[in-house]
Amino acid sequence: MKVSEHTFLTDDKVDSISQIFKALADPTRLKILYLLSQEECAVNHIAQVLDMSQSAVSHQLSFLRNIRLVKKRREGTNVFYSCDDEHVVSLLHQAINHCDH
Amino acid sequence: MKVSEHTFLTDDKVDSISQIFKALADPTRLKILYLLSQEECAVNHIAQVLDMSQSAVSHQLSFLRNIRLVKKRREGTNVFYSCDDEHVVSLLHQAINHCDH
DNA sequence: TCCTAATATGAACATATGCTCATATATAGA
DNA sequence: TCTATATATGAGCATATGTTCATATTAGGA
Repeated sequence: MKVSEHTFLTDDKVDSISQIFKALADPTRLKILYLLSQEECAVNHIAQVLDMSQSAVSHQLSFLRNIRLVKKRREGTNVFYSCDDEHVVSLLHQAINHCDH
Repeated sequence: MKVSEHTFLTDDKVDSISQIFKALADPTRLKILYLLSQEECAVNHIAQVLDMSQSAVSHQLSFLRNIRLVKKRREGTNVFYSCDDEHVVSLLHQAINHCDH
């Protein structure tokens, strides 16, 4: 195939796609997203379930919210996070199925 | 949901899933995999098309081959690489479609 | 065998990443 | 308003990552 005949991805597209995969590439974020795909969770609950510090969880949630993979909802002093991108959840579940087979 | 009621992923599963996503998380590897999803390519060809050094391409191909996302086939002095995991190619194409919409 | 082309690889380096620690902010209740 | 609880955030640090540079390896042709 000649160079001129290739289908290319624009740099912008490559960046946004790799950003999505980067979010899923870290074991901690993977666990958080998998947890949030099952239920809406408060920050401390995530920290307890995943045996992580509150700070580390908060930082990662902030990361995930910046790229709009999760959203938050405040209720009193608690902040509940949940998945905000069903397509990415679908990618995650497919990858899990892939590893199961 | 109580901690005891969650569905958990084993550490091994988390690691192998995040490994797949890590492969797709770097713009360079993303471009390489996308290119290889279109056609089998020799190393130098990839380097020219993506405007990268031969060494950088070779290192990334080595990375991708270690986790069995690509395979190689020698023909004289050329080594042709191609995708070796259709499921991961599918994940990539889905992510591309996601970004298109 | 000698030379050239294609590819592979180890070391070094600069940057990115994810965590901890300390502290700030926000909300509810007394 | 004062305190306690939950969450957010900035700085610093150790590790991981991706590239370059130099060089090794492999295969074909003269």
